Amino acid sequence: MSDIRSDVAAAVGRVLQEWGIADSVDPIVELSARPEFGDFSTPAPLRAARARRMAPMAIAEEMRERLTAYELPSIAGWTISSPGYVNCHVVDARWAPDVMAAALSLDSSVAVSAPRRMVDKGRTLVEHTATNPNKAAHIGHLRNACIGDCVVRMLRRTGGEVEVNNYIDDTGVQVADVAVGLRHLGYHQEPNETFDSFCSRVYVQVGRRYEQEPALLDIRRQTLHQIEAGDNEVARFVKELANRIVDCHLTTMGRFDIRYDLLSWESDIIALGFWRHAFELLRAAGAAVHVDQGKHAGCWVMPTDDDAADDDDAKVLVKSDGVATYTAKDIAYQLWKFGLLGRDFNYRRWDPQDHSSPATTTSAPGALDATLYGRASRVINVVDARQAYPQRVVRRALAKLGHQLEAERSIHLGYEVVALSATAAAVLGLPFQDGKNIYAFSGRRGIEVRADELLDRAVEAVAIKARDTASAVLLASGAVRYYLQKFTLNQVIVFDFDEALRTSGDTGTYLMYTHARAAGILRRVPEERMTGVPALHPAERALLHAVDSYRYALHEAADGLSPATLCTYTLGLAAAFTDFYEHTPPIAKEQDAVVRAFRRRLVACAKAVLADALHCLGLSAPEEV
RNA sequence: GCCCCCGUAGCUCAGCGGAUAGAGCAGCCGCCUUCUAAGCGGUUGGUCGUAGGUUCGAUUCCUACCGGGGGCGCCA
Repeated sequence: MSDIRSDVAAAVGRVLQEWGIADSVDPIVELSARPEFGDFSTPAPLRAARARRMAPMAIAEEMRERLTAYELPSIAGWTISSPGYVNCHVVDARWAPDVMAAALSLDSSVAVSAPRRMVDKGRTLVEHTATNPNKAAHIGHLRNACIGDCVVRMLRRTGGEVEVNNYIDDTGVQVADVAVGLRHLGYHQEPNETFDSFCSRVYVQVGRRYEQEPALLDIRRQTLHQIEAGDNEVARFVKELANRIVDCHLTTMGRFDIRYDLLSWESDIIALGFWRHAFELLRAAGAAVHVDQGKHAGCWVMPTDDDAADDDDAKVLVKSDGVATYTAKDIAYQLWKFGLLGRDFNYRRWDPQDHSSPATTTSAPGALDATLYGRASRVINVVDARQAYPQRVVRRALAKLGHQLEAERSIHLGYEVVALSATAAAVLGLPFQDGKNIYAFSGRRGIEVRADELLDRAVEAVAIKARDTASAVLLASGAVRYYLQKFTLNQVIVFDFDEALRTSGDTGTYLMYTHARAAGILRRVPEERMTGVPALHPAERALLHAVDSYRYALHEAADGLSPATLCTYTLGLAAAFTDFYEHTPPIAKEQDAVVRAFRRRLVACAKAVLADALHCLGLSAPEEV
């Protein structure tokens, strides 16, 4: 398909070629910053200033003359503007039909492609969520899952092969704590309490009991040992507990349309000897060494890269009691992800009755083909920024084992935490602290906003105007997702109920409403077979540009693993559509058949692209609200 | 002490070397017998933390400092 923006870039490249500076200057073509400048602009003359030792405006003028001489059929004219841009105006009758045809041919089964964008070959494995299976998921876990899921959707939409893992740490102290509470302290689930929020409550109470009755810590220790040993009543109890909580988590995330290909269990990593095997590899490579003295005496550690004699900064892999650390198991798991461990899990369907349920690892022989999982060429771990150090250790372990390429392709997609605003803290009953405007959540102390609870409140917030309950749930889920995805990853989200539940402005609700509005127009105005392009209203031109930009925006967001980038684009698209809607007369009333058909088609384009973008964001695209 | 992130309008945030720094919220003034007002128009509001440096050009890159958050476990 012809693509005017690419044609312009090629023409600019040709000029640079003629000047002999094509190697040093990119033929970048971007949307003009303002409509007055034109449709597309290139800053190439600015970049060429050094190489050609000329004033940018003089270069721009020379480039304009050459470009004009090429007589591109789709370009109506070239201008220059300070400080050194060359701009073009497109021939609407050629450009608009191209843009619209591309938008209307969007097909969910065909990847969205963009010029000069290469998609990763091979499988990308994304790990996200990884909520401890001992309590209800809270808003911090939800941010993780939303980021991960959106990245997965964007990678898939741009043609990537992606496997989604959710890591279940079912052998750690957190599960043990709840097991201690349930088995020894006689807590009971309230009639209207879900199992996971019951466990959240127990977790908090057990934490308090530890402080009052240190003897309980012995019970925890015994519990942990029995979990580690496996094949005993305690281990089975914990496994069942974790299973039930995982079901709750899958249900919670399912409400946000977040799903997984594989649940990978830490207990299976232990049971199947993944760590033992990884440990052998690390020792053979000198990446795990035994320490005889100093603060790490009796441990196996991974030395730092600088060979200091007393290496106190080394990372402990095996504690002096012989138990592997979390990071150690993570190394084994990372090796498995790349297919470098030489071992496989066994796999079966999580819910054998439900074919759409994710697969799960199992230590017992499973029914699913092992080659379907792992064996990735790139691994993205969605883990909050506080864990940057252990993530670096995992990457370094791969490098030390000689897997330099895989180390480079081990990506820690870090993001900052969700914290509480002063007003949200007050709502949760935290005491006010003078001069403090950010308060930390604490699941341990019960200071948290549960994901389900937030969604319930969001449903209430939209219910007044929503058509029915089902519609309200879709809107609420999308609203919450958008709120958690619109912040850039390295921005702490200072959570605020009013801000999260707002339904106007820069919100998911507005985006979904805009889609429904476009759908409403299409229902009212019959489709016509006319293809003329009338003189464009500025709002129509702006909307066409927004529609045309989708493929670039999606690829930029996918390449940058940045949900926020796609959020910003989508808001701009919705705003452009609304602007068009508000500033052009109703289509149904339009007398001119060409104008009527054109505008209806433009609405269809905007709706198609909006739906596509919403899908990548994990928001629904409702026909009506 | 070392490392990472943040500091842009009253508030919450976009802006990954270029044109007059943009949104949303809050405030003020308007617009629902016209395709969905969860919307729109207008308006108020900025020495882009501070000081240097690199560059034709810096909110953007570098250095130092100031302020805020986080990390540097034989926790996970």
